[in-house]
Amino acid sequence: MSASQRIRIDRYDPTEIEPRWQQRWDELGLHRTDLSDTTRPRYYLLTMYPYPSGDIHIGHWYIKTPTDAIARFRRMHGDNVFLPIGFDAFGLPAENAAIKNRIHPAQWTLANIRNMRRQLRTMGATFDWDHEVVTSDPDYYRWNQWIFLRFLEAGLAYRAKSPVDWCPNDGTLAREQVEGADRRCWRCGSPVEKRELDQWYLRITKYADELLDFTGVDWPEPVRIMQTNWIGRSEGAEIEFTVAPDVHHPGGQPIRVFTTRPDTLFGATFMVLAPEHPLVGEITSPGQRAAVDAYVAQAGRETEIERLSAEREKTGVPTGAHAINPVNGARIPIWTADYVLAGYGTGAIMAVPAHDERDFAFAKEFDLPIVEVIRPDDALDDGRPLEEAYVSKAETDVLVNSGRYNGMAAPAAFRAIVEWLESEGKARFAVTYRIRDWLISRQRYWGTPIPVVYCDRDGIVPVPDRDLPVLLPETVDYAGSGDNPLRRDASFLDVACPTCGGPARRETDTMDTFVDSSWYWFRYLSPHLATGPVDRELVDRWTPVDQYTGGAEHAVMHLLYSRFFTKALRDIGVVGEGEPFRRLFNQGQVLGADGERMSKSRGNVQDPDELVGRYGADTVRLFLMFMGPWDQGGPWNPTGIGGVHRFLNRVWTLALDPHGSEPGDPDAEKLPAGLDAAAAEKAVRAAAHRTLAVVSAEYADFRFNTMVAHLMELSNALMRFRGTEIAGGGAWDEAIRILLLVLAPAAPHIAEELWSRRLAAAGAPWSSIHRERWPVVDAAAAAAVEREVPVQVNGKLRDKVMVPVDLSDAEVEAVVLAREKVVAALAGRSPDRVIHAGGRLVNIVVKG
RNA sequence: GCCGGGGUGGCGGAACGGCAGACGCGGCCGUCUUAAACACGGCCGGGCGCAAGCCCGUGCGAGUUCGAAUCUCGCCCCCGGCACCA
Repeated sequence: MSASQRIRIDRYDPTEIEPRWQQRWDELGLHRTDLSDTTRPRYYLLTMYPYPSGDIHIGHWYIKTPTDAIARFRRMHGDNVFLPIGFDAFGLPAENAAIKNRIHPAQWTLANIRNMRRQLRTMGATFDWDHEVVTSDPDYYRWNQWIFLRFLEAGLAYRAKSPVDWCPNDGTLAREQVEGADRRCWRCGSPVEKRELDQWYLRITKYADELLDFTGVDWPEPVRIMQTNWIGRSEGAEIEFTVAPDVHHPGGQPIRVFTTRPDTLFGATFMVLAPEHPLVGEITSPGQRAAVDAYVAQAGRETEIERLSAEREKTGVPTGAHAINPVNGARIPIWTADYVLAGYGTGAIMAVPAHDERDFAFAKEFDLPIVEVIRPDDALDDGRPLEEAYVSKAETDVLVNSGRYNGMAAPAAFRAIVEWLESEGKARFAVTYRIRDWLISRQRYWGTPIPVVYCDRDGIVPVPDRDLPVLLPETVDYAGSGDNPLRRDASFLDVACPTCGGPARRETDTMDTFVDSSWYWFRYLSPHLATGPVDRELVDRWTPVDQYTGGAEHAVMHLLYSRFFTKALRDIGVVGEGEPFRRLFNQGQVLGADGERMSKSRGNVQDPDELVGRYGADTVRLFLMFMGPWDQGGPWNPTGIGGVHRFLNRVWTLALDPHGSEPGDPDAEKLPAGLDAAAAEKAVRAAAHRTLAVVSAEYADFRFNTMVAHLMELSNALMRFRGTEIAGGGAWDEAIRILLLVLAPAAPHIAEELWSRRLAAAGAPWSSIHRERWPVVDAAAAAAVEREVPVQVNGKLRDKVMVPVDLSDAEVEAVVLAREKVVAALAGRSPDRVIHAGGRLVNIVVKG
């Protein structure tokens, strides 16, 4: 009989259900957001837009399907949810494909986008496609150009020459994209070189201090720490040494150094200039000239790889010149060495080997004097030389060998010394940052053209707004090389100067694609607006973004640039607020089965289409949520997916066939031991409402793995009552209703299908489950009548007792102490103390 | 080296001061089936024991606590980021 019952209901067939509902939702406009609706609370839910590499892989699903679950969950709470999607469509892979396959980057990109749109739809996600943004579209990138011009006017964009990391293979700047200890290009893996080039920069350093302030944003601590370290604010002083006169020259040139430890000034026993420092050539003595020139030349020529092969061994040469230490007039030698960086601080340091590890190593290497000037207050001078640098920030440290500052606490000496030198005009308090301005120039075709022209008469001339966008030429000739084809394209290059009308040529550099992603969420609100980059009214109503989700690999660059852009756009009046994303959640990354990052070249990419074809989108969505905590990620292992599929099958069975019993279940049609029908119904309601309570909290906290586990528990509990006299009754029906409603955000298709069948069976008109309100917990139903009390003796579990929930601690204690096992464990001793842990547990403490 | 995250059954993981191992995978046993698959039921951290039960157990070592996977200190290992930033 059971076999015939089992075939009576339809099988769960996701391949039939899922496309049908996806189409229905489209018609219904479930995904469309009325941005002008102010009657409901807004919820701007942003997920990082994908790069159109061609295929959606399981990693995209891992990021995007839980985000869709959040959207559906918020909608069921009455929020007006905006969940847009778009494509980060500029970038190098399109050009590499173009060179390799002789296809236009735009064609390659658009074909990929078409394919990815189709694949994204199979997720059953409620993206608002009407607001799609494609950054390679002139309607988008013209506003990159417009923003650039405003930044130029505001002094936030400028051009400067500087040494930059250059990838000889890609023929492009590799600056932020240099990876690993041996400094290789992240795209092609070849070692990068340094080149001196004219480049466009955005003045992010102007916002360094504001970017350190995270008040008002709810971001993960690790991301805030990473950004803080990246900005790298150091407080200290700039101090002026002077070149000492000697037989070769009169001296007197100032050498400014930055130090975070002016209190160690008396311990400065030499100075070091970066090889690129302008004074190196000037002060070098004739005797050292050859050695210094050779060293400087070598430092400039050597690639980072060669420099690192020397592995931390300090190198350098003396210039032969000396400097005067302003605090004590000491004559100290000036060296040049590559461990001092030209781009940080002033490109010169005072070396205090006793209290800096690098200076210590250098002094040891070249046998330079080491003078101890800081000591813990309780340490005595044992006269022995230091074995390593004493680097301490202890408040109690005191100065020694420092003239009239001897015995002063280090923090006080810090201030006193700088104030003294300041009065002499030789120092000032100063702050230095690790962060550099953002270099946005890229020597590539497939990006936003930087809208300036170069005129022999007028110099650098911004393209007037009326001439925007500066379009990329439609034909592109790579001539089989990695060079920027714009440099050879006369139709693009030659232009009349907007100021004088004379011959001029266009800038051929295009913008870093991080520019595109630094404001795209504003554009989502009005993707087709022709009069400006953003609709200010919508921006004010809908931003900051309520929730941003994306991978942790963007913790610094994308997220920092986006914060910078938002602040800069605020300052030029385009938007109203200074933070882009109120809440941020970083998912982990799904790796290949081999534990490596998924990539086509490694051949470890999991294609979701195949899994969707076999199990359906709901199973894949649910499995990705079930795998583990969302912020954790991990190697892809599909072994457990069958378990999730079985769970959905069970939900199907429970909803459609409550009365059937399974073959092989010896207890079928019998209520579990000790329960009558009323107690069984009570237990079912309790299970449903408790599940509802915990699952609601888990959705809100993005704890999807335990959310799925709790739904499985509910289905297992219901399974025990299937085929019994209460199956299909009122309590059962309520439990199924709750199960379907809370399952709906995560597995939207099956929930919708079962919901519609319930409505049909009840003769009710159809309406979507995704427009239902989230169910309300019935606290009375969820409440238990009995609870289990674990009993410990001296912290070891000895017994468990069922007691009525309303028993007082004293009453529980009486019950517990009478238990046979407890008596045995006490062995005649009387309790010393009895601890009631908030009603959760009893611990009896005895001595002896 | 510095910063961040993490080490729990055969596996993914749960618990994050109070019953370690929820939920799932996998394995074993069973029911159904001519059979297999599906489905359903039971068991599965280790040791001792016929059993009741006892002992051990959350990378290692100490500490705090009535009680520690959880807090503190020291150490080891893995992953990610930064990498001579004065």
